[in-house]
Amino acid sequence: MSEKENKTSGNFIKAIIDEDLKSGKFDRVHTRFPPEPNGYLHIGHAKSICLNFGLAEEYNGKCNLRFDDTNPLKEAQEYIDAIIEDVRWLGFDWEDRLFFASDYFEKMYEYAVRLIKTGKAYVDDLSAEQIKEYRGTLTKPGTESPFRNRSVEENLDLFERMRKGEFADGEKVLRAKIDMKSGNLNMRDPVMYRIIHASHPRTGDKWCIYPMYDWAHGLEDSIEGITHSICTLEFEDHRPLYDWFLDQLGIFHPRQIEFARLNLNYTVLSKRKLLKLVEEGHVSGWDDPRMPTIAGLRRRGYTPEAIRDFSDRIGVAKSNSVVDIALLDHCLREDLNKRALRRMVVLRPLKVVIENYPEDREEELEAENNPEDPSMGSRKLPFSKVIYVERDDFREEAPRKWFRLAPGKEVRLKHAYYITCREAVKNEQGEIVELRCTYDPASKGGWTKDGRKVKGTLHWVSAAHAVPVEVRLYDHLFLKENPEEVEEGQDFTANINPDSLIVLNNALAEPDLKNAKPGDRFQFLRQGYFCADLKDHSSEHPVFNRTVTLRDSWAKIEKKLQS
RNA sequence: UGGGGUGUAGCCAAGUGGUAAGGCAGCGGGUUUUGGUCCCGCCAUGCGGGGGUUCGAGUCCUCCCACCCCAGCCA
Repeated sequence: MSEKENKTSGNFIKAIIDEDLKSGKFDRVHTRFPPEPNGYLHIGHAKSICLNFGLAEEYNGKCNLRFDDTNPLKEAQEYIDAIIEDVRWLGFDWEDRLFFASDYFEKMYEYAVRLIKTGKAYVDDLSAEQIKEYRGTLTKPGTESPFRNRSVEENLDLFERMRKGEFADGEKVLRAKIDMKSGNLNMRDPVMYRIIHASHPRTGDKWCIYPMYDWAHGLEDSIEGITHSICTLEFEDHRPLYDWFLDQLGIFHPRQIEFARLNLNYTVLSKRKLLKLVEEGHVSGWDDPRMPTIAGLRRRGYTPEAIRDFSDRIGVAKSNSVVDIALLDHCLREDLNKRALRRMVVLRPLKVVIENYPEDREEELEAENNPEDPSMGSRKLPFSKVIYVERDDFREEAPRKWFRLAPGKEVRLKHAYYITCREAVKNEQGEIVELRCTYDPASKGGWTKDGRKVKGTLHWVSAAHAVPVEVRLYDHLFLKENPEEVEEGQDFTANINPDSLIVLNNALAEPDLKNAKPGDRFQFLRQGYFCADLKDHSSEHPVFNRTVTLRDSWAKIEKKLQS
């Protein structure tokens, strides 16, 4: 971890930990990140990962990576592999502490037997629908099951037979005997085990009864010696149950702490919705660069450092909030600005012929790789009579404050020469197909001794040396800050931004970009940060994804000018 | 009179009785061979609202209001 990660000022979790350390409740800090392997990790999980591993690091403690694999119907090895890759990519290390809830199934079974023996758990024959009816409602107390008072011997026998597979799915469950009248529905005799005859990614067909979250999670934490079990707000109501199980068993008792999950504007962050985007083909997959998944962000070109910095800056609290995605953009730009090589790529080329430049002449110009960091060196840039500039950098009629190309206007070609636009050549349709310019030979390198003011600086590529590349311009996946804001009968997919991906097939890059490798990041001068695609990029067919644009103050000025 | 939470600027968020940190966004200015970066300045007499305690309240008491979560054999 880099030294820049000095966490934000205090937060309530640190306050609790400090208190626990001071009071002697715990003499160490041990956290865990406990994903269920039923989907891909997203930026919201990153917040939790950074929190848990960050706390461990800060308090010289440990943090485990533990899969909460208690439901074989939804979980898969594919997800386990992807999650491990993602957490590692984010830069965290769990050393030899990679655990699985399924490794504790036997132990959990023994604990359940203990609860049965003390009369705190019973086998119930009620169907799922009946259990629901007996549970009562938010305002109406529940009713006790007729099977609630079976003898310990009968419960022991039935539970063993459940394990042996003598019953079908749904035929029986093991329930905790707590309080059917509790105002907290979680305490109305919660189900501890259900029967699922399904193969588990890790335990195969060894088990046909699987523990429920509430029963399993505290045990997992306890077995691993977790001191602070951090989860999201919706589990606040479950804490009394978490505590109850541990207290009944009299085993090591971690402290559960709940915090508010991350929400980001212009995006959705729920496994269900992300899955829908994938399944309905709105995106190309879990790692589509528009997805807020770790895999998607990685492919888009985000850095682990930027994501960690973002996690630190958003803070940790208990109030539901929606973080502005502009903060994520900011963290990214700040990181990339320091480390990305500068390169010139013309996205929408417009041909420029420099009339007074010799036909067969070619020059090599020196260009710095990163003005923020001279140690990153420089490269050579070929220059010749015919070049390409950005179409957007020319206007036939220049608006006020325009310091780019227009008839009669002089601009600087970055690292090269000053050129002045003499004429715009059009085709029969009236479209501009070429610019005729002249250059000032005395301006080599992009400056003159006379101190003449040339405000506009353009990026360009030499026509004879340019490398054709594909550029994918990504933007927010959703048009609205809150994608859920839809008309009657619609869902969030109605707010998908049709321009969230624009593919440019005619972009031209400076020669050096031939050497780019998948995953390499660059700043394309005056455009933004780009990353060679992890999957589709090759030297034969270079593909660059736009990670994030540069801030564009001209866009703001122009907007103001128009109003 | 079901239970559990949360309300500090446009968005996050510190603050633990002594007179409202910080970041993002925004606005204004400077530097600049990227309209980038960087630098400087501005941006809550105010902490959901009303009462109260106190020399002093975002912090304590009290009443009220708003919003979020819970009725899976999901996590």
